[in-house]
Amino acid sequence: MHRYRSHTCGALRESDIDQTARLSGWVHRVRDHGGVLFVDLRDHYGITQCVADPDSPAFAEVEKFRSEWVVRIDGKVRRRPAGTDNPELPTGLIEIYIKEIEVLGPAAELPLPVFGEQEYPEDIRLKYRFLDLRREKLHQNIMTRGAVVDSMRKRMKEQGFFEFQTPILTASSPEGARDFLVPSRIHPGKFYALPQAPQQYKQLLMMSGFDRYFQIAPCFRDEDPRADRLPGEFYQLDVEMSFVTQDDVFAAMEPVITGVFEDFAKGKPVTKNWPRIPFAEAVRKYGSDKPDLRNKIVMQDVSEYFRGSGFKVFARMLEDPKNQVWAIPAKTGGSRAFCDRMNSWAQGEGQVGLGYIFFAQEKGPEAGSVRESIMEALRQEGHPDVAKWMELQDLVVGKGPVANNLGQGRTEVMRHRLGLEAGDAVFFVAGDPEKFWKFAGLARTRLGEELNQIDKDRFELAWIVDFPMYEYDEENKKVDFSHNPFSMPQGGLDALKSQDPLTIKAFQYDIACNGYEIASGGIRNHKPEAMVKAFEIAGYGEQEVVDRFGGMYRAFQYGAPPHGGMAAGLDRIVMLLCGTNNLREISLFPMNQQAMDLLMGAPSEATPKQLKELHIRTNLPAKG
RNA sequence: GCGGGAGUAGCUCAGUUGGUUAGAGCGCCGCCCUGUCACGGCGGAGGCCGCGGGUUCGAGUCCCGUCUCUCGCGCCA
Repeated sequence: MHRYRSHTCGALRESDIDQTARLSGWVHRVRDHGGVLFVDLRDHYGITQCVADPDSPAFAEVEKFRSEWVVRIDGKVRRRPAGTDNPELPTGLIEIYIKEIEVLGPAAELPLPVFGEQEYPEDIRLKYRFLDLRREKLHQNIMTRGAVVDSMRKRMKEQGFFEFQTPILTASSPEGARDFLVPSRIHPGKFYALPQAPQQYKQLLMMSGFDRYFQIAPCFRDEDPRADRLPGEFYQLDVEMSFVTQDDVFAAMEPVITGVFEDFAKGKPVTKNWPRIPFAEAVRKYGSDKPDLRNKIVMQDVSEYFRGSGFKVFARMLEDPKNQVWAIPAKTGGSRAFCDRMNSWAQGEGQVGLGYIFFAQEKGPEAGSVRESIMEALRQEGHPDVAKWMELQDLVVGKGPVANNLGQGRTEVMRHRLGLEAGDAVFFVAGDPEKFWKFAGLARTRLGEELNQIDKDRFELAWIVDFPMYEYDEENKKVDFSHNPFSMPQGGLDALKSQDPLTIKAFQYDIACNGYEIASGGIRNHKPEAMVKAFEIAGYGEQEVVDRFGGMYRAFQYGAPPHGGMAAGLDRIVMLLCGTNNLREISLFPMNQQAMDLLMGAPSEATPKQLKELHIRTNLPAKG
């Protein structure tokens, strides 16, 4: 017999009855009935019920068992008595009659019970992460994470990609996020940086002739976290390929990502033919560059109905040609109470408010007063349905201050265009779209949630394409890269030379899934003169490019293949597949929001000897 | 750096207009219980009400400050 176990806690079945078995595991739960005593023994593989009664030689010792002790149990496998099967457990038809036990590792009183589904404070969970990880949900999520990585590797290799390892200690890259720095002992005053991503290395691999690269790559960024952004470090499925166009990258990656999602979607539908939505369209329809396409609400520009209208606030705004009014249709949102609640929400978000119209049915005679104005507006529009509408006894009437000032005619034409009916509402966001689209997107999401317009049981994937190459940096009053500075501008060098930089699009794309950006990539700019020009527009001279990206710049001089790729956020994908919205639920040992590892005690102070070797003296901020 | 929320027993939470001895469930300890699987019953221990000031005859409760956790903004090419 093996020192610790003959079977795991999930292995025994009816066919093992009458055999002697030895199990080791954690005491999950004890049910002491005085004369008979049940111990649920748990390990990674499952749970097995073990029983002792006063005839068992180990009875007295088993009575001392407490939660989470690690014990070895010897005994005979037997059929459970009729009527006491547990169909919830794979081992639920059998139990072990305990003959002998050994305590392998007793446990102190638990700060965080393993049994049960209760929620616990984040800091305790992180400090006692090893207990938290024993709990079923988290344990399962971590296993799913590993399986997702396996699925990615398998699918990438099937597509002819090869996995490479790139350095962790590298050079600081000047653009983008804040780097983690590692002081050099050998070179006083100099620092390595941890890679924010293997971006330059993977491009160098293409210039080294390797053709199809991938890596499950650790990435490090010293930025403040969010629920969907881990502090410090995270993982990407990093991909790069040579001699490809954007379509080739899409064709290679779509089946990989769709396949991975399908493997773990538990039957939920996954988008098969991904839509390709230009950035500008995503902004206009969804108010987001990572739209949640499960949300059926699509926004529309309704400026024409407000221009020169009696609703003076918007009409005056529209005198400036850059301003617009967007409508967010809200099916079933047609009550004053709901609209007022949305309006307060908007004010809570720092907006002046959220204009709205809600639609109600008016009976024939009462509707008479507004009928004529509606008919007149419909005639002017040349609306084909006008004759039919005129026969209607009842009318759908817009309610609320916006409708009152806009007039029922304009309101009715707009309602028809938006496909809304009595009981629905429409909300308005007005101003410069550049400034309001993010808020409009928030409102769309909020409305979708409040009105149950989001089908939670599916994964909606899409490419977001044609990102702008540059954007205007208000803070520094200059043109800057909006995404990856290494992306190829659409139109190449010619576009850089001739076009207004802010109108140039890049071969730069994201993958959006259910409102999250899960991947980002681009076709790279492999031509040194175009790279120099691209940086020049953003205000960096050639010498600066050479200084900052020396290795890449050099490589471009010696035969650079056209290439491109992408990087998918492993953590976020696993998060979506595990049905959670917090990355700490799918990471083994995450840091808290202050970027501290409460289990290991990182970061910690260095000893004076360590600092001396690194030629470093700390200069701490004064307290208070 | 800035805002929102939270902080009461080991854990999850309740705690009335400011009022006497701060409660419940789970967990822990003890006793009882031979078929439970969220076992059950009886009893018990366990509280700097985050911390520090203030108002008040009296503060878990009101005010100010501060710390911690969390969500968001900034940030994240």
